[in-house]
Amino acid sequence: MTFLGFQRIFVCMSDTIKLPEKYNLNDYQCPSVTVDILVFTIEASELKVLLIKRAIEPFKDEWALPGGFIKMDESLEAAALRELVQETGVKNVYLEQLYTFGDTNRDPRSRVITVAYFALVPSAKLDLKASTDAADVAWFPIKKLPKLAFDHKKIIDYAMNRLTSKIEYSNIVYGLLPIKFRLSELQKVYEVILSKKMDKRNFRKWILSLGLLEATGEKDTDGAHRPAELFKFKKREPVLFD
Amino acid sequence: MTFLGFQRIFVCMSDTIKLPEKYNLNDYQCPSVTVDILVFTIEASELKVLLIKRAIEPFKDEWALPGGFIKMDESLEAAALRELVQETGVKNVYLEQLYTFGDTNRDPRSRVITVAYFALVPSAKLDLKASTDAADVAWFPIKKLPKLAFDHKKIIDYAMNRLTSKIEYSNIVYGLLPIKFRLSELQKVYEVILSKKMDKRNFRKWILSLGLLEATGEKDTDGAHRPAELFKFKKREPVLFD
DNA sequence: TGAATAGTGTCTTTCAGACAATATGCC
DNA sequence: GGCATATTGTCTGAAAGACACTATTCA
Repeated sequence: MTFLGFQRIFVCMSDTIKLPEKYNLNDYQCPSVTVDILVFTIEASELKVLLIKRAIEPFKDEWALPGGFIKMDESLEAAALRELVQETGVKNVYLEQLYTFGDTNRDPRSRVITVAYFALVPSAKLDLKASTDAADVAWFPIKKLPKLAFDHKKIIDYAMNRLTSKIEYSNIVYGLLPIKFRLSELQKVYEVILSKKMDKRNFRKWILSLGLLEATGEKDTDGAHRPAELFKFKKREPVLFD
Repeated sequence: MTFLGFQRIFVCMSDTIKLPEKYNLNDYQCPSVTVDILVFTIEASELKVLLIKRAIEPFKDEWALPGGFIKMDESLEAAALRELVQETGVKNVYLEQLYTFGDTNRDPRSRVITVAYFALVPSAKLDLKASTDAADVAWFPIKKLPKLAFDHKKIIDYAMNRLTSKIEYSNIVYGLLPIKFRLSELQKVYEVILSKKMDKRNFRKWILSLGLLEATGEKDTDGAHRPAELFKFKKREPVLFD
């Protein structure tokens, strides 16, 4: 049996632990660990994900999820947040660990384990150009994805499963909306993510019965029609129900 | 912006990529990656988890989840399965990735990221003595846990959340039962995991309406009372519903 | 006054939960 | 016949789903 830590003195490099004399790099390789991040937003009635075009081999010129190596002194979540800020400049967004992908051959060069996170950002916060030095960063509709590098298609599929199920028993859609919003906007978010039309009356009955929203009293006028009341989430932090 | 892979040649050790001349271990450390596994079973009407007593520092003589380092040529799931077989000798059990814990200080010696998996094993399959060379391996009722090493208490709490919610919308309890079982046994599993008594008629109505079970036609006689019909899951693989 | 979106209520069906009596086999 | 567990159905309340008309503002 392998006790946790039993092999560690031989395998892991630590400041406080002496390596054996005959230490050899090839004998005691450890995998690289990256964080990949799926940034979702809703724009023009479509769910979109942020991709970057790779500048180097492998998969040069193909699109991939943004990501990078974790640093030794930052937590996984901190690494994900760092990537997120680098790519989008946004803070205070919904961020959740998705899954860890660790097949041995998922990177053709070496063993790379990636911890995938997904983030939900309101479309208003988008300002890619200002926050990144990369030319080839773009939003892709989830239904019109290009060919993707590595196993990133699989990761996106996994994220879509999580997202579509989780909006039905949590308030995480707050991450895709501004502070104040019309109920019709909220409904649109559900419709886009679930790819189905919903009945307005039933939707409003349902969402209001959850008690997560409160009316602000403000009205939003944006055209030649009756203005809508603006609502907001009581809590902009994860709440599960059901 | 950091492209995925951009730093890799400097950080990761690969057979095919040359390291820079001035390579220095401390500059380019990478974290260790372990797999920890939570093995759950139900025995004597209690939900129990398998723990091992640590033989070395840190946390010497404290209880911990079984786990170990991943090998460079095995997937995460393969590593979890390897640990599972080492500890319990069982195969063909339900196994699911739980979460990846990567706080910088979770191991006092060095940076260790752990990918936690949980397994569900039927109590009949238990045969610890025969399959392990460690004296200090034991099942602990989830409600009477000892002090735990590292952040393993947090990991167990996380697993309990997953387990209690997931049995309500999936068939994963098949992992805790033998092939054929009485409905009263199945109900007991739910009651133990959810820590609540259920109504027999409502439970049977619910579980049968899911269409996941089929009657085997066999009866099980185990005492001075009416024998029970034995049921089995149509599929012993994960099925989600709702 | 026409166009465009906001806002609202009823009916039906389905599902969850409370609740108790009979059936069968073994001793 | 006594004991222990197995098996079965009804009623009620809550929630989900189908469905259509009126309200308000601006051009």
